Amino acid sequence: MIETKGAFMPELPEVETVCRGLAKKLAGRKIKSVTLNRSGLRVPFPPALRKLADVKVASISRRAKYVLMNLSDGRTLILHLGMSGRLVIFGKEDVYKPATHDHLVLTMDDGARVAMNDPRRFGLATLAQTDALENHKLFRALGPEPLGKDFTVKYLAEKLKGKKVAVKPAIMDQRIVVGVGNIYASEALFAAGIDPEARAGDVGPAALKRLLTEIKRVLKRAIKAGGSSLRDYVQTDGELGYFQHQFAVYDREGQKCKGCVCDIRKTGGVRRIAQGGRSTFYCPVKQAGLG
DNA sequence: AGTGTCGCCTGAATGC
DNA sequence: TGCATTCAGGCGACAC
Repeated sequence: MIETKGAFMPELPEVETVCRGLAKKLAGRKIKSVTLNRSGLRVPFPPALRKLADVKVASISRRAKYVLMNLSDGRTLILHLGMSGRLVIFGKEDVYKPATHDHLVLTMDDGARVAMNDPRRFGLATLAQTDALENHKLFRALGPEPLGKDFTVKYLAEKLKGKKVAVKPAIMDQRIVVGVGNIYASEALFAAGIDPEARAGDVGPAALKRLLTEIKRVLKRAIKAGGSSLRDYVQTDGELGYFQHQFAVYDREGQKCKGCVCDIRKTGGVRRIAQGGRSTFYCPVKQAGLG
């Protein structure tokens, strides 16, 4: 069984890790049936989802924080985990025990199951034609992948030019770049030494270059660690791999920023502010300006 | 169009 | 102990 930890905020690295787990277990297998335990999540389940049966999972991919199960009939099952969503994979040897908030369950032809569990129900599951995904309502306005070759300093500079909005909400804007959520936005700005409240348009080229580098770096590092809060139970021999990324500033109000040169006795530690209703964590010394 | 705020939703943590 | 309140945030809706 592969599952994710309780306090789980699926950002891009976590979704990437989930996709890799799914690919390993499901690619080439056939979905035998779909069980829906409610009428929908953030959006209603389409009627076609209930009828999904006897179709092969051709491949698994990811766009932004969406899990894409590309099916052999030309359609894609689109899953989004929202705030609290998890995909729990039960291998063919496992016994599936229905859990509270299992809203959608895929049963595979070999008996394996995938349960989508989402207490807060901010997630989403829907179907679309694979070849029309780019123009799908969910995808057409999305910016480039942060780890892709289109996410360059030149691109970012053009996108942020003249913007009055603070740089932190700007890099969390899906239209500018996808997959940078609240955790990694704070972490990348800290690593780049940029004040999260600086106007996006005021961040100079050198600082932007560092910001871009650090966005890529923190995401890659988290993917390498298997997602910041994913645990992988290999049920046969009980081997447990448990990854817990240590954040430098996120959720560390009043504590020492990890790896920072500042003096906590003078700063009082990591500072926390609200931007657009979301918590931002930063170092008042390292991130005193535009870098 | 750009920008800012709100609400969806439940469970964990906290307050009295 | 137990009930009420607060907080967490991805993302769409909405107002200005």
